[in-house]
Amino acid sequence: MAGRKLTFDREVALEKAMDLFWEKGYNATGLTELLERMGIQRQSLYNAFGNKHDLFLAAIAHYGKTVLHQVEKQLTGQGSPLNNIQNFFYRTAENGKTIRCRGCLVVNTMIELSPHDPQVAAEVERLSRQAEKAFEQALKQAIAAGELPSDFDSPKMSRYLYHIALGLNARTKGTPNPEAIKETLDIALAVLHP
Amino acid sequence: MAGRKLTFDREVALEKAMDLFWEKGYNATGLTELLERMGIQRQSLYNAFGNKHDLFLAAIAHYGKTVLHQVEKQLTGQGSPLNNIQNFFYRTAENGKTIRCRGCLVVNTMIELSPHDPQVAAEVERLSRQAEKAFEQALKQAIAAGELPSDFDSPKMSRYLYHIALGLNARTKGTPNPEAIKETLDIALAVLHP
DNA sequence: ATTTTTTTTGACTCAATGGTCAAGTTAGAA
DNA sequence: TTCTAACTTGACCATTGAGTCAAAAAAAAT
Repeated sequence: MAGRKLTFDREVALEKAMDLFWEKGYNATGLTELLERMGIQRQSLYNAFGNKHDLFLAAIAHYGKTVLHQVEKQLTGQGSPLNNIQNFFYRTAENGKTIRCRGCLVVNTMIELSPHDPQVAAEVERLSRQAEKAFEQALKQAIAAGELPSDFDSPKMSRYLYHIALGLNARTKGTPNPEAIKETLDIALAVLHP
Repeated sequence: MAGRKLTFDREVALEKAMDLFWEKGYNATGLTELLERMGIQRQSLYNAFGNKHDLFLAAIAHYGKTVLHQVEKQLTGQGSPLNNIQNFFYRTAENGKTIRCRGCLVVNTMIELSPHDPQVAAEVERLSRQAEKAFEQALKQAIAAGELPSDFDSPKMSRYLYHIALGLNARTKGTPNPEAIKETLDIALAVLHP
């Protein structure tokens, strides 16, 4: 019951790690680069986070608590639920303009690690459900607001929207062409105007 | 000018390399593992393919000439064009049942390397266009066959189908749940019954 | 102020990485 | 048959990978 306090902010360091993993993926990110970016010493990392793999697990969990949580708020916040959903998609498409678009950490990880890493796969699964739920919540709000018919199948449709979001994030990493993507979204989101 | 002939079949070796990259991605695949799988010696690889990066470039090009070409034939071959398109999607969804689903090498690469590797990005872009074109071809055939109205916008719709395919491949790697995916495809492909 | 617990620091380990070298072998051409 | 360009072999190299160790430093708690 004593001891020194951490000189660095654990959350801040974790966020930096998340950013780097987000940019480069798990395998392409080296310890040295990670330490540099996090601004901490080697042993500090191992004390605070275990090892690289555990750190990654913490990083994607952090992604859920911050980035995905922000998306949830965006989707289920003030204003027209339907507009919120559409804005989310069109705004994400705009992100493609950014140099070095990072896409979505969950999607990136799903593809890089899920098939070979059960632990990561489980967390990715959790986060995916979280995203789906956010869509479902928004759809339910839209029904409640009378923007969608009361027999609108929101669970099924939330999985559909999630599917569209996956494709969107892949596309913004590959060939970020906001114009073409917008056209596609127009088609994909037509289901929201039944 | 004389010299010995290659004792191994270059195409076969390349195919093996492609398979491994497809399963594990670029960064997670080591030279040693690659050589083992290809059944050739280290220097032979460097003679025949240059280096790891060049080999990868060759591997994804090979993917275009074999796997994607097969898909093209599937899409634009005998039978109802519309059925061909739908079958492609539903069959891909079924692949999720396979243990260790590899998804699509182009999608995997797009996400792992495109943002940081212009050479790879260019090839991925080429292959993506190739896939889009295949969809467009099939849609045109469907129009010609009277299965779609003559004012159906096939270029735009081919990009949309490509988008759906991206999401599909991501999903089969993450949470391969063919049932849920089929439901999503029902929604996504409703545009083919205008 | 002393003890105790923790963090920090930087040197260190060791396996694996991609890539190279030079000697040995093979086969097409003269 | 000889020459020689090309392929094969296995040893080799430098670098980097993740992860460890032990000593030094710092701050709570007694």
